Amino acid sequence: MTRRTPRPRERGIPEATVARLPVYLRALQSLTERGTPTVSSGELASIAGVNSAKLRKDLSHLGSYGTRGVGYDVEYLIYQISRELGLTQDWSVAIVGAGNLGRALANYGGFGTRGFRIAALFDADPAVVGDEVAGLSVRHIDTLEDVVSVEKVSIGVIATPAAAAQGVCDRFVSAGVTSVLNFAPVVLSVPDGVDVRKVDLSIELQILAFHEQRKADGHEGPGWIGALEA
Amino acid sequence: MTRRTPRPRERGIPEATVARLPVYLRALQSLTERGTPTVSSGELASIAGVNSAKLRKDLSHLGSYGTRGVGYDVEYLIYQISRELGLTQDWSVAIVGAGNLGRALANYGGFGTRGFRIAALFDADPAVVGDEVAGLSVRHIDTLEDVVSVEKVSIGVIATPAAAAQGVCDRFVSAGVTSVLNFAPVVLSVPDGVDVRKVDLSIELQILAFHEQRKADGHEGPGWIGALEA
DNA sequence: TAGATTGTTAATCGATTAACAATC
DNA sequence: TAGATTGTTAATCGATTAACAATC
Repeated sequence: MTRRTPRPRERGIPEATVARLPVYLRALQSLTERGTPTVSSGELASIAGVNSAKLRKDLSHLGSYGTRGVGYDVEYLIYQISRELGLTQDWSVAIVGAGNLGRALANYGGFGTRGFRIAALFDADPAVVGDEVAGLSVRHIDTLEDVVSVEKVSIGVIATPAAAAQGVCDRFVSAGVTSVLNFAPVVLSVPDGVDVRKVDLSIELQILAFHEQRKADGHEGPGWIGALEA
Repeated sequence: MTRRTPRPRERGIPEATVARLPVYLRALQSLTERGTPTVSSGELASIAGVNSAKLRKDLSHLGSYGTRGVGYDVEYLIYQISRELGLTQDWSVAIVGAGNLGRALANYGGFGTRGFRIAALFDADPAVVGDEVAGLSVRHIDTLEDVVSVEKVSIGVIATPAAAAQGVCDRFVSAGVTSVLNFAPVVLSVPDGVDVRKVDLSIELQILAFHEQRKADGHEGPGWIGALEA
């Protein structure tokens, strides 16, 4: 016998939708700045750079927050998306690596109107420890565990050279951090239950190079997929 | 009567595959450093952090470069993937914005064993123009068009504040650049035929926050769907 | 009421994966 | 030959999109 429970109101938003919610949020914030009180799915989709059917489908996963014939109330939708993303609370972020990249990240002030607080910036180099960056004093990496615990850090950002990244990640994880954002060019291995996201300059460039090459090739075959046989 | 041509050897590699090729390439390069001559799909997949069926499927889009019962020749596969990605030629890259981020990018030396050359670094601030960064002298943004043309820049990187990004993008595009990597938190609008990729710290943090919140919630519903890409 | 726009359905498309025949 | 591993098939799953009934 297969179980056939009646499906408990399908929670769980598709990953692809989660990844777009921040984009919608940013678009909505720009509308607030312009003082726009209400927006249709078509307008919002166009600002966010997506198809309007997709936008409506995405929002429908959160609930029914629009008004037929009218559109969406900008402030209200900002609130609902923020809540869904968990931005109505503050998350403590720690950055390891106080090189140019770490400093750039620490100085990246406006995290889409808050939700995040840079609690600490670490480095292994004694010559850098103590530097003032974005109002923080760079701490020595040896204090990572203490700081994570005291500051209740829940997101760790790795901005170190590749060779150091896995070690830093392990320390984050054993200190209890369960979300990691990795800028180092390595695949991190982490236990189940820890989320890792990766940002990699060289991968992005290589993907662009692939398409650039295709453009130069003179488009043999279904080069730009879709262009033809439409 | 429907046409029934025999299908001309299906060119066109799926986007999802293209995005993973750089990851395989990096894994293979680490194997070369260790002097490993041959690798199976299972081993390579594990290093790259993907499923081995997916890896074999991805590679099958490039051709048939493995040996049954043996595996893949590391050097040969590096060459084939590099060729497919267009890394057997050199691409000129220009970066706009010589703040911490721009400097971090310019200093990011090893682009997965080359394929890219940082041809120029621009800034609008006269106080910064002339600074030496990664062996380059920072140029004034007004010279962008000239430099793009002389240096044959094909990839433009935007590391400016949000407000400046669209303007810089427009200048890149009208100077003939058809691939843009954008680090500014805005949706760029570009004509057809121009590829834009976007890297956005605050979006990455927001996605992590969403999952972090779910963990804290006590896992109602299908909480952490497959942790991440793995 | 007439016009506009949402929320949802259903079709389609693309991506993932297990399984296995081919073959080294 | 026996063992190993690829390349491919086919099933499944998830994401996109057009279309439209519901409804403001």
